[in-house]
Amino acid sequence: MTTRPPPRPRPTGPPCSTSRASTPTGPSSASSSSASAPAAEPVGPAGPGAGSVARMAKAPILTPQAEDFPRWYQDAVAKAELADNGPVRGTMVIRPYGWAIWERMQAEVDERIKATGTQNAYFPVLIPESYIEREKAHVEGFSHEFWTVTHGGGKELEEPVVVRPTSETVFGIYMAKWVQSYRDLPLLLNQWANVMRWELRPRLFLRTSEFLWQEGHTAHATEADAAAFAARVLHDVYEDFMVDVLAIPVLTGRKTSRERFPGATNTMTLEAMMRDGKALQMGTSHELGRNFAEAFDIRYLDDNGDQQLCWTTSWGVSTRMVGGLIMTHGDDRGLRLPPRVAPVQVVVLVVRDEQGAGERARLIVEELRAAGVRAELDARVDTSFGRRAVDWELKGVPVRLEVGPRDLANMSLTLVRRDHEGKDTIPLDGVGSRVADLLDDIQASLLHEARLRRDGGTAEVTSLDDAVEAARTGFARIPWSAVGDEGEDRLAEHGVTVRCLQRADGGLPAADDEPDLVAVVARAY
RNA sequence: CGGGAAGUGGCGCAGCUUGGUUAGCGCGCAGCGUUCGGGACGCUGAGGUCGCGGGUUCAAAUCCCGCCUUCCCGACCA
Repeated sequence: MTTRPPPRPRPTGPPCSTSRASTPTGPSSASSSSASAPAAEPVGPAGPGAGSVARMAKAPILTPQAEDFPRWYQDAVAKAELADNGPVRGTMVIRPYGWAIWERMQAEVDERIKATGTQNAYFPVLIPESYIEREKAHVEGFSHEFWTVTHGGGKELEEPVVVRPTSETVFGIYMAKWVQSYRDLPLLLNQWANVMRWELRPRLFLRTSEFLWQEGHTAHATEADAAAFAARVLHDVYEDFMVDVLAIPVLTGRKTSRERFPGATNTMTLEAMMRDGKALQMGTSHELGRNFAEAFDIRYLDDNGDQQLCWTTSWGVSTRMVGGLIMTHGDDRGLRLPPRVAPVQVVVLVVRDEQGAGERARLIVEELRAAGVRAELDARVDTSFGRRAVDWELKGVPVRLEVGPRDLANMSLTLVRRDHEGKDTIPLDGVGSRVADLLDDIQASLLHEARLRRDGGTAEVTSLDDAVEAARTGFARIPWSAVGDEGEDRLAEHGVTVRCLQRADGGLPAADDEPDLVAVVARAY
């Protein structure tokens, strides 16, 4: 984490990348491997057991996090087969395993959204430019990120259309049409969609030009109702999902005015700490005041027969969460997925198909599935054991059960959990319930570990200098009164931003100018 | 968008400075055999419009121009 290990000669790829002047084969690689073997990252005095010694002798599968975190991230995404870059800059191909994770996320988030009474709908990807221009702050904030379509059917369009960067404007138009009376409120809508924003520096999942998300749009009769709903989504949908399912501890708070969504009167955020100490905004929920209601004439007749403007909100979480999941839990051996999002919770690996191990493994998979566990069989016995073990570790599958002749002779199984070192031997009987309990345990322990790391990486400070210093490796909490607008400028000079404002107890402020607020500052993705 | 680096079989690279018959290597992949409880080994084999488009030349992976893409650093963002 403290980045800046002495620049090692060439810790990775000794097998081939070392050669430059000499022959690229035998001799040089032999000498270089003997030279770099002792230098191989001291994976930790903690790394016990015989297995890790054997592992260290080989080139690491992924670039170690401590050596180059961004590189590690890319390696992890590639080796776990989550995604590839698309052919157009900033676009992303999500591979089946990555998509399976996203599907799990969608299912969990969607369920929580519906629990608020919100209904799903779908709005078009193309938006007339004139719509977007109706809300002044909104255009100003977004115009530099537009992808604009100027031609259709080979002819220039009379009015260019924008590929949606977000859909407040189209929702606004139709909300105005659908809302007539206070009896129509609140109007609670959501859509799952793709959006496009011009990006200067794309990174898979974290920042791509096209990304997938859910965007909720609601209209309310009163400001209080809108504010309450936006906060409800923040906590009951997003925070609950992130903590409970993703095992990612998040800080919730209010954005400063400069970090606010274009067109919003209040932006609330969920911020998580990645393993390199940087912050990632995992989701947002906005109060839009009457800004969009005015721009799109979203009005209703109240119970006195008077015309009133609505109060609207919008909120979203995106595929970026996949990146957050990787960077929160992943280690040098790959992903570590919390069981509740893991597409595969348990892999049952046939070591060798002898003594009926293959058949036994099939039965275990069936038993697990019957117990409600997402279990997968790995019977590729023509691939070496180590190879397969490494594959599943890269993919972050929480539990691996190994079934081989040796286990069957003892009527037992070998169990390996991904969240920490070591193997256990468990009896063959009662695998289903035992594993189900274990998954809960792993879920809890990943959350616990992430919490400890976040709390340990957060410093309480009182000066901007100390905040900048602390932000080199983690978060800093500093009285908002010690920062202010000029303070934000100073922090920005060091690549540090105010991630959110909180009350001293971590609660959500009702306004920016509440006394005694605390600013959480950090470097961010 | 500014600064830096780089695009050569799926991946990682060499070759380019001093253009010249069949463009190499490691990993991966396929077949066979030996193996098998932590990325196995041997043999055989498949796979390349050298990012794209122009130009120079008898001849271009190699030289020149333009574009695209990726990575790192900054400013913008979920």
